Amino acid sequence: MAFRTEAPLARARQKDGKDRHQEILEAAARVITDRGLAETRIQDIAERCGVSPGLILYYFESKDRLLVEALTYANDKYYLAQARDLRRLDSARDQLWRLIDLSVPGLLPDFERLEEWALWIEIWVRALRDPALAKEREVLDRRWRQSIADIVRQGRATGEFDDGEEADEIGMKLGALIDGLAIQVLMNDTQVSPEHMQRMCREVAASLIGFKLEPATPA
Amino acid sequence: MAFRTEAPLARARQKDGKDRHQEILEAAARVITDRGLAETRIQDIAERCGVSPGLILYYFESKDRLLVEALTYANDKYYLAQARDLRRLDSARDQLWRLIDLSVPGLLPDFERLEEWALWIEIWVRALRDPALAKEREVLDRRWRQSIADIVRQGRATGEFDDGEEADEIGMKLGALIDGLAIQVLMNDTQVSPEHMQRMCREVAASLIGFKLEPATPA
DNA sequence: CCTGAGTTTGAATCACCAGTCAACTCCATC
DNA sequence: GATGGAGTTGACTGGTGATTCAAACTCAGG
Repeated sequence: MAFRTEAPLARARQKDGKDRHQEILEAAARVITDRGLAETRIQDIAERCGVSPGLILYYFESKDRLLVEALTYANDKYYLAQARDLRRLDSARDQLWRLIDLSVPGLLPDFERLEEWALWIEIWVRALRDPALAKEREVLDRRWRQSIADIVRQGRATGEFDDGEEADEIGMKLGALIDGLAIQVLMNDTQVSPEHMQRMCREVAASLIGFKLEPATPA
Repeated sequence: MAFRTEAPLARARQKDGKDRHQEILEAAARVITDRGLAETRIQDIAERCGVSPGLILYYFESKDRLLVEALTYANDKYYLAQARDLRRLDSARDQLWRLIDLSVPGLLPDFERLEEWALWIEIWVRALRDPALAKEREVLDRRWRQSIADIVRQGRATGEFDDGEEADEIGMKLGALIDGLAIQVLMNDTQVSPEHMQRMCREVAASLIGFKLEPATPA
């Protein structure tokens, strides 16, 4: 067997301008969010792509590998979209508020993030027993915390925020808070609405970084 | 016996003083923590109980029902053990510290909580697509937040804590923080050790409730 | 002892699904 | 206009595991 992972990309791309690998990964991610990792069958993924089941195994060594790759692929895509979005904003405070908004499942119509959080939970479950995925998860998670810490550092560099607790520490605390609350919101908990989560995240962020919340906060 | 028609419980209990339902539920919970919900087979559960696979289905309508019941059963058991443990302590602060310690996966040798947190993640995944379990989850989760809020209220009633933010609000924030950090610790994240999680939880708790941390904190 | 309801077994059934494979299509190249 | 290889198909295989079931077993009460 040749090294399919690297070789047929260029070839596949010729066909219709779309890479089959990517197409399958995206289809897989969508199926996983729809049916759950455990209920995802190769057949489902093939149907989403409009191809036959055999082709899926032609591009991926096994179902397991495909699923794991799809999980990290989708997560990566979401992360990059977020990073791009944040970069447009200058003020550290705006960036932080935007990051929070982007993290609240279902808050922004255009960035629901419902799927993303669902995928995170699937990653967690699987990472418990899959060392390779566990390693990936740590990288992804660290990057996510880092993006919070970076905003704090940037705000301090420009004098927008005062100095205080270690930025990485704040990243971990705020990141964990967001994770925990996002789970509740994702689960449709009647006591934790998206707006409520948003407010709590802002409050804790303000307290951690050490600034006062204005009565009227900009959207 | 009133329920003879529906409940074989009383009968089974005669045998060796142990209820078969419970025995199976406990075995199921252990298998789930060992192999993961998705990889749990009836055969495995039967083996743990030392009975034949057929018997499992004699006591439970289907594998699915059994698994869901096992998840909430085990969670309930852990919660009750925690509540019992906390009740022994008088000081609200001690209770809060103990609650945190009990929540950190792997911190206390006798209460590792590794399984419990693993079960939580399984519950979350499944609750995404199982409305019945989703409802159960909300009850369990609320109870857990409540136990934090209750400690805060108690501390205020006795004057141990000052008044401040709504206790339920604190319960949600601290609860979410613990959830989020516990995931990291459970995943063996190299940046979040059990001790680190413990420290961060204490810091945030102190800040939320509004008291100073002593330099040397009691175990 | 008998009897019968409750319990337990383990073999048989049944559906499902990952992964295989031989054949076919489509092009690019010669 | 042949050749060959990548891409694609869909029927097939093999294993697995939930669920069923008829038979066997247990034991409390008659």
